[in-house]
Amino acid sequence: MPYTYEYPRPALTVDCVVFGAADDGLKLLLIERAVEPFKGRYALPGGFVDMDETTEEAARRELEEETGLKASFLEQLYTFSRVDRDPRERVVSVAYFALVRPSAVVGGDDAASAQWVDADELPPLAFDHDEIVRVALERLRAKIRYQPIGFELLPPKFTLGQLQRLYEDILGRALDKRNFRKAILRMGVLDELDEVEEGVSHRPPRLYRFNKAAYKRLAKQGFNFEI
Amino acid sequence: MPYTYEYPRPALTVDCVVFGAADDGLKLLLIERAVEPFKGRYALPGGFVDMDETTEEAARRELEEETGLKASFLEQLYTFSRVDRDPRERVVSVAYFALVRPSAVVGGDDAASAQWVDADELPPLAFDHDEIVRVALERLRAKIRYQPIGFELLPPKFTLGQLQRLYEDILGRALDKRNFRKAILRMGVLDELDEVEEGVSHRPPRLYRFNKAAYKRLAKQGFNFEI
DNA sequence: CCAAAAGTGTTGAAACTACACCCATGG
DNA sequence: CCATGGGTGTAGTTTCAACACTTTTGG
Repeated sequence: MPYTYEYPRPALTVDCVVFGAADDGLKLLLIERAVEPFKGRYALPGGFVDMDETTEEAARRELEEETGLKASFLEQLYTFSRVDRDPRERVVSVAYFALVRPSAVVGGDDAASAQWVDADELPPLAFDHDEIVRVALERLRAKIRYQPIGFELLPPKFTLGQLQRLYEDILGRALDKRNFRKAILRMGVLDELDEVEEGVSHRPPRLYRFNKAAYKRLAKQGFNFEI
Repeated sequence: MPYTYEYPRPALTVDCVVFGAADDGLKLLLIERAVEPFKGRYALPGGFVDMDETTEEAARRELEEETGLKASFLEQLYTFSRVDRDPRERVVSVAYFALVRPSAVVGGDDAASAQWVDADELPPLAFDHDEIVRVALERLRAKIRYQPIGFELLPPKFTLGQLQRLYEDILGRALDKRNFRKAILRMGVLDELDEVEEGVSHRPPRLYRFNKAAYKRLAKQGFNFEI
């Protein structure tokens, strides 16, 4: 027991709320707990913050250790500090909000117990993780309307139909196809490719790519992405 | 040295970025440090999180202990965790963002060393507090456009001129008087009072009051406050 | 030829921008 | 009567919401 302090200290952890998009909707990455407390329940991936890393570094490290995934987008969500949020001892947790591309979603789990679960049919979670997920979903719904983060959930080349379905899944309501297209194309942050998606049993949709450089240029001029 | 742990733990603190509005612009509340490190420099009010309080409770407690102020608005800003942000030891700090009304701004400081400083002429601050303030100003500028937090900086009864000057101070640009009035009155969250401000050497301006209940009702219906 | 999703244009209503003048008070 | 900020209306432009039909492919 080598570490002693003059005053007691809360333990400090990170938790990751990781969203992915699949054909059948928005998914959340969860771990099934193997030990008490909350043995058998699902929980967010996460763990303790080391002394030589920032909380963001801890979040990326834990995410990779527990699930094998690298987030294409990761930002701090909120710090949760309810005194009784962990029944064992005082633990303050910095939650992170992450998005991963679908190539990471499909395929067997590197970490045996990590699973993708439908974001709109979540089981009860361990600790205060229900609340953390609720806050993360709020953030996702708010943020997708004014920041181009939807593209972090799609493959590099995508159709406007895929993009619209993603927005509809996240916002939980239908969007007008014509107005959605007009709005998103007007912004000038999508490159129209000379390619279509093959092998569909209807008119093949054109593929687009998000132009990050164009977006950054516009953003610097005060332009506002907004759906 | 009674508190021992199996693994080392960062210390956990809170810092408060407190904004107030005065006649001559936006102010930030700072403390002059009496001890090393950064002795003599200005710093944000803050301190250690106790084991039996949330970080928000700690922020309110520290703010009152160090400055005598109660925030009319307080929300979590961001958690800062750079490994070297405190030269003495590893300290992770949860920063809070607070607004106080002008009655709290004027008058002698309860805490001798607390001072209001112009938000646009800040001296260099201790630790990473420059960065924390930068993030807080960004948040304030973004948030005032889509949340009715400006009223937390004004007295309960205010004129539209005061409100507009506040918005101009925070956003750093002039706003068209007619358009500003139309926009803010159209929302229907201000009560027009049967009172005017007396004692001014020009046409006496009408007083208004923010109607929180009306705002909440509208917000529940999906209405968006936006300037 | 049928099903399925892709793709496109218009119109009326609302909001946004820019702009100039009169009003009520104190000094 | 002057200075000061308060207070208002309008016209042109842009954006928004709502809506229906044609196109291209696979089966």
